[in-house]
Amino acid sequence: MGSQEASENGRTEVVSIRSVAQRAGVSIATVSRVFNTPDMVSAVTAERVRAAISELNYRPNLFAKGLLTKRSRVIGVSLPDIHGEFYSELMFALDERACDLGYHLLVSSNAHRGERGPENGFALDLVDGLIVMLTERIDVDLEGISKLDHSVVVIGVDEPGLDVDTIIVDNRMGARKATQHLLESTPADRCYFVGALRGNIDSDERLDAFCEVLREDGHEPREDQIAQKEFSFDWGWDWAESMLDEGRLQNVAVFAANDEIAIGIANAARDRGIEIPDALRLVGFDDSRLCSLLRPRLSSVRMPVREIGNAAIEAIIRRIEEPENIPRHLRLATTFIQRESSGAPKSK
Amino acid sequence: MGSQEASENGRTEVVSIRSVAQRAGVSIATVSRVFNTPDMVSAVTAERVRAAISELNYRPNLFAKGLLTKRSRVIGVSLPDIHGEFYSELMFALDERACDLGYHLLVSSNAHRGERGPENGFALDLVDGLIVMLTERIDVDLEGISKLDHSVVVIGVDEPGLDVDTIIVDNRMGARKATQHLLESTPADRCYFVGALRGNIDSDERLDAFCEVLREDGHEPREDQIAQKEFSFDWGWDWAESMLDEGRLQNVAVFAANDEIAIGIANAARDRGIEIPDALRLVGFDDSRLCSLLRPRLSSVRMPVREIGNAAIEAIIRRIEEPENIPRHLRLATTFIQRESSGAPKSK
DNA sequence: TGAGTTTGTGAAATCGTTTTCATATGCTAC
DNA sequence: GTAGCATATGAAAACGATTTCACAAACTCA
Repeated sequence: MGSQEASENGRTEVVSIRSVAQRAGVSIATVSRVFNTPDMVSAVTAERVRAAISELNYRPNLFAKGLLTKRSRVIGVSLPDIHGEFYSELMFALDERACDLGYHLLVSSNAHRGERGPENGFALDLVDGLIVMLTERIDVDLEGISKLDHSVVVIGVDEPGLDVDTIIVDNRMGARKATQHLLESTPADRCYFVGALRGNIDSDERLDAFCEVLREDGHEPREDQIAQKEFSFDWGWDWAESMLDEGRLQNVAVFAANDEIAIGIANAARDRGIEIPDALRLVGFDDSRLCSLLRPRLSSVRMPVREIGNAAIEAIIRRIEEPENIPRHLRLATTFIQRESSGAPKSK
Repeated sequence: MGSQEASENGRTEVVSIRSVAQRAGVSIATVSRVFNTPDMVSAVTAERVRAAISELNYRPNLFAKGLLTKRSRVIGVSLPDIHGEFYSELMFALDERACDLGYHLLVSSNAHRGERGPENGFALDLVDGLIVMLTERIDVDLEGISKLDHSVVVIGVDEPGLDVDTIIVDNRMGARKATQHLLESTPADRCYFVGALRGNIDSDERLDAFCEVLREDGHEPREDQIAQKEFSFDWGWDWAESMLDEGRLQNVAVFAANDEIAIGIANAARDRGIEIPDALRLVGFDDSRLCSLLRPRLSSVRMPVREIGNAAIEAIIRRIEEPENIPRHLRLATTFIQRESSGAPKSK
């Protein structure tokens, strides 16, 4: 027996606002008011209506409601092809904040949609606003995004000319700290950067910060100090292997653009008897849970994932509920976390 | 200039099916038919209508549509408090399959909703069906679930009496294989199980399989061979520490109910100089990416995550589109994956 | 006591679709 | 040449809410 059905006069029918009105002996307008403007209806009437509502187990039809109000309290979330800890942590943060504020999340990964942008495929017309996260510069489709007649919040880029709220992470901050830390133990010409291909926003920014710090130290980074391919364990492993083959992975420091790359490097090094951190200082990025599970623990740079999620939800709701507000551009700091892989003393 | 707005006679208004009809010189019924029953409209008219549609950039209002059809092509997903790789992998699988079949995902974690079940808080009346994943036996709210007048698919439990589609994982299969494998190198009285508290469905099933195999080997498991607390790194660490303190972690085998516990044990053991797999054979569960990143690589049992996701989507859509179908109960196998931590030879 | 104001309620229009039913047109077949 | 039948289209009735407007009853205040 479904909760939204009542068998009356033998036939099963949907509980609508009409049924409630009839049962309570009022008009449908009054029932509606009990929900939306409770102080416009007298206490006794309201009570009678509420009784009818709970007896019939009535819940307003959201389609009808949306048709009129043009609101669904649903926020669309379009995520790039990210995985693991980061994905789930971000989703939890988004979900929790949205939940608190009475909204729901309609999620989709860009991954499957090929050439189609976030504006396509989406049940766009069901959502009140859209949170779009981007990681590749090439994904940035200014036109597509501004052509939407929706409230939009972009995570990951802050191109001038983007007339929407943006939330970005200050990769530079953490990356600079990490690099400076490596320089304490290692001369600049023995520091390496291993990241993803140029075009990936995060990797590029981390690289820029790395180079900047080396230059401030009076060293112009050589080409061979920089390697760019992808955010993967295998890439880290392969890079380390080729360095090892050339006998060049002794007494160096490596700043990997994410933890996976760093772990690949660490494993390759270990298998060839290179001691970390004695012969090789290593820092990753993301501060995934892996970092403290590994031995030696991996130094890394923490992304403020929860803060990103909270900020995104708050921003999109601000836009939805007061579209006249001008866009805000938020930048959140990253923080360097020192562990054993770059020379910190052991702990549990 | 928003895509869904057209400035006509100076005023900005929403593009509705009326605008299109007017522009194409047909009735709104015809426009509707171009979308829904294209072969009922003549080729020339259809072409004219399509032209108008794209000129005005018209998209049907989903609220109005839903009001009539009672369909949104949105599937609700309610997940327990799971994290990391498993969460994102499941979400990707769900999303991909849903996308392919023209559906969208409305996601929410149980986590924040406290006492309220999956039926609450949800924009329940917007979704065509609901996928609910459960991990704790106590979460199983038969009433709540069957009281919903929705199509429902449950992942994780298959209680008799649940009149909905269910998808479960055959923990036993993989757990048995893992235990049998441990018995090849270790006498049954030196095998240990470390899992989560009784009540967690998965942990319990893995434990049952473990005990079963020990009994088949002629050994009734002692109480001290079984430890239950939670699915965490710290619990694994603590358990191992106390075993070490008693000097009992030499030449034993441990079946951990998930990878995190196993890694906690491995780290504690390593720090005390216990060699894996020589002095301690270890198997985890979940086959998270961690397993092949660690040294020694961790033997584990693979959950068919993608298959679960695909099956859940297919099941829910089957229920949505043909509710008269009787519920199906699917059980998917787990597979044991042997790596170095339990004695396999090294590889990259 | 009557004019003016507040308060609570209902009738009816509206939102943008789908779908039923009726109708007009052009065929086929005798 | 007309009965019968597809085929293509339009008019109008839903769907289930919100909201405007009108109105009655109950108050205020002179």
